Amino acid sequence: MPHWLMKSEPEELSIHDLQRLGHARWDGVRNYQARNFVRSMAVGDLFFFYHSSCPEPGIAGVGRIIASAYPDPTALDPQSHYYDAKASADKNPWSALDVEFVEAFPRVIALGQLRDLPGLSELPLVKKGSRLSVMPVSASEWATIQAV
DNA sequence: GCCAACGTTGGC
DNA sequence: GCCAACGTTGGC
Repeated sequence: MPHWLMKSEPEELSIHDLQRLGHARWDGVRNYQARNFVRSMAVGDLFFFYHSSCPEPGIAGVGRIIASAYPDPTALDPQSHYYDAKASADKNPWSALDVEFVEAFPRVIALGQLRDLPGLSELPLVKKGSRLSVMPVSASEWATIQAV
């Protein structure tokens, strides 16, 4: 079963928000490479929940996919921060999916810590200049991070 | 707030 | 198709 990592700004949706809600729609992905990964996710896949653009960037917990990709409604909503004027109901290039809470780590695994772990050098997250917000995590990378 | 790195846009 | 300008991401 594939594993993933997805970034979220905790001010928008944190692992603790997801814990409180139980489940949530993961939307607003506006990058084609990230979207393609979203589209290849399947129900049951696990992902690391990464907190970005915050005081303590890092992996904050784990979530699970509970509904595979469907057209992202925020692209069609003029009120949404993620509104895309070029999208229509017929032609919506963006995808969302539904996720559920699995686990919140007792402490965030900081980005600096991740950089120091051997075996993660191929993970886009730790590569200089990478801004990819959704990425695959290999079985060995997953195990390495889970062992922290 | 700064700024490096990247993706997207649009003129040509 | 090239590439400069611009906007965004995201750590620091």
